[in-house]
Amino acid sequence: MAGEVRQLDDRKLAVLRAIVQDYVGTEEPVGSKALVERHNLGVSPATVRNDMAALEEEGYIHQPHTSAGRIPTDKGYRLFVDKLAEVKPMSAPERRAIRHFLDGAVDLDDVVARTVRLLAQLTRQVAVVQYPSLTRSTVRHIELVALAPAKVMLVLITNTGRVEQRMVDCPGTVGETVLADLRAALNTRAAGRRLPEVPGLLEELPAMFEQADRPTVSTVLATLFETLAEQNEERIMLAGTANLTRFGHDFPLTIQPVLEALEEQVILLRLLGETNDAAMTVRIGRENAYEGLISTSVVSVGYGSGDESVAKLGVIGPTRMDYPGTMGAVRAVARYVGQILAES
Amino acid sequence: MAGEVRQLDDRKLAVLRAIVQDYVGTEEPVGSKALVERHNLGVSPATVRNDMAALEEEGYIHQPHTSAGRIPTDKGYRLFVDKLAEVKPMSAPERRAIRHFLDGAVDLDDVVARTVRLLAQLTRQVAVVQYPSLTRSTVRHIELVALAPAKVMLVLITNTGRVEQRMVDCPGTVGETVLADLRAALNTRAAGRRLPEVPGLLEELPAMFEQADRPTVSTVLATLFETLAEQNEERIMLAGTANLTRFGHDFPLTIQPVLEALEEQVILLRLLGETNDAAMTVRIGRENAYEGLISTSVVSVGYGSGDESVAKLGVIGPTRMDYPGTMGAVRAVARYVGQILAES
DNA sequence: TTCTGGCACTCGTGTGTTCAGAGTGCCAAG
DNA sequence: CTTGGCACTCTGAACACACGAGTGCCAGAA
Repeated sequence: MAGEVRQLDDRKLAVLRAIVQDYVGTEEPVGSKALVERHNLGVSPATVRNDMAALEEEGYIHQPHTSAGRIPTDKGYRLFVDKLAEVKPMSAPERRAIRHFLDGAVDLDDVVARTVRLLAQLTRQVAVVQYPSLTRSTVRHIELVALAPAKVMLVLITNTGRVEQRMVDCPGTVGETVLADLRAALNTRAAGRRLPEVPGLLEELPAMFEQADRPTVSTVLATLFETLAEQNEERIMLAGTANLTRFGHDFPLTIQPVLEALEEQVILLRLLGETNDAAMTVRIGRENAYEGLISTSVVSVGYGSGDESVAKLGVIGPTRMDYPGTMGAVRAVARYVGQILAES
Repeated sequence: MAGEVRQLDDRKLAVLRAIVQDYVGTEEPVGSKALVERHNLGVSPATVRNDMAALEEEGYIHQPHTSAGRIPTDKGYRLFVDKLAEVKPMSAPERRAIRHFLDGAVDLDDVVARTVRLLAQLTRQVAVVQYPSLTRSTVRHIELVALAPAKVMLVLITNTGRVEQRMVDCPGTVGETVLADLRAALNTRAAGRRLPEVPGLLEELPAMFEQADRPTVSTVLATLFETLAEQNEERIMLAGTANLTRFGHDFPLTIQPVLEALEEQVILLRLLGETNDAAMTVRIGRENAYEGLISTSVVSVGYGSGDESVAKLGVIGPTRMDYPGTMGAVRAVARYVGQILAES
């Protein structure tokens, strides 16, 4: 008896899988007859129809109108991704191509730029790559440059190669020796430390300088802390928006809301922010919080130079997307970017 | 007789102007009757028809099909822009809003980001802003930072606030005093100079150092020259692509080729590169070299911190655009960005 | 029970036709 | 040179209609 039930369920799942695959391929609602023709489920269309009715009853598929085929719902895609799909690994030549393409990068900007283009090409969708985040990275070096008697430039270099600079207007003239002392003190304490730790390590620093220099030291420190804390400076790079036009049919009205969402860095950051660090995250249709993206799916994953993730990257496409292929590409690219970052 | 001819021509021009204005407004081919109704040219539709026939004969307007109204050709828009249109100045509240919006910027990135968003909103089209170019700007400061015994970071700061950094792998260990001497020498010679001049000013620099240090000096100089010369590092920021969808009708097939063109920094740079520094440039339809943009027009102008232009900005939209309004917005924004840059 | 073939029914899509309206070109008269 | 009149053209909307893909249901077979 249990065996019977399982058997039934298995076939329903097979039907759902077949529907998703066909619909992704043909872009048209898929009917019972076409299904039995293309996949060799060993049953008749009538049987499949019964299964389809059950699947529809449970909300996995849906009919645009009577006498049309079925299309998967968000819930259907979700089940497909969770239970029915296997991430499709990249082929050896593809992996070589990825490696080769990323190896040519000369600096961090270039790595990110190449990654995002590669991902867009590979998946033929919209790709998003977040710059390695300041929060997770460590200080490689802090530099102070006197540009004018009371004007100092502060440069922060992280282990991921990211460079942030800020102008500091000091309360008074800054002596070269004070600057040198401060520079040395900063680097001794902060180098190699994670960015969020740094403020704590520099607390008694002003006390080490002469009374007269303390305002300057404090001002510089304040700017440094600001730079460290500035989460909103997180940057994102985008590519492949033109690919959206390939999916005219998939967007109920127009692609406009999607394009609008893609222009809002804040939205993209939040989108990637919802990614689990380790595992790949797939957000399907209405699972996305943002209204403009309810007919898209987002596949994202963290990447990092070592074993832990310093930033995230992903792909945005219509809910009707090739999930196994997209997930494979995203995973592979994330892995290789991680390697590249670790090497540099 | 000559007076007669001029009279005729004036009316034809008026008709063309009216056609352009109406078509831009209504998005539909405009016929003789509607024309006399909306504009008070003191003549009958029949007369206007004759003029239209003449205008069509000369290639300024064009009929989609018999028994349809006329629409301007690229040549017609060209004439309109050159002879018939006056740049529409921004209103006082608009100018205040621009000023206010740009004043909040905290650094160069922010200035560019705000500018491009502002321009996109103001014109409701796609806006492009080029970062102040390295070529035209001057050196404010050059900094050298030892990161490891044989690894030096080179930082170049320009008067426009732009910062470029490069890692330099030196042939051997670099002494701190050599680095200090080199830093001093570089800044003495290069500070305040235009970037392209700099290499010429540093030619005999290696000769001033001890034999042992010359390889290091040369390596650093080589990297510096590379950075200076790297035209292709010119960056561009884009906003308002979602506005393209408002013009579905204006793009023969899809907006895809336009989106593709917009993703190619190289193409955008070339596009802006064709701008005259001083005057505003308008490229209409097929005047654009790039195939993907033949149904768009580009309005661009240089902007700069002083009296001369250090970079360019512009707007891309359908050929059917409000030229006077767009040109007014572009000019106003360019002017204010210039002021902001001059102040900082 | 579960599957299957048959059958009636639904409904979107594509096609053909018609019709009104907008717009034109031309011509003869003012 | 301008104008009113007129015949002509062409698009786009509205409508009818047939086709076909697809469904749901039911009775009978495994």
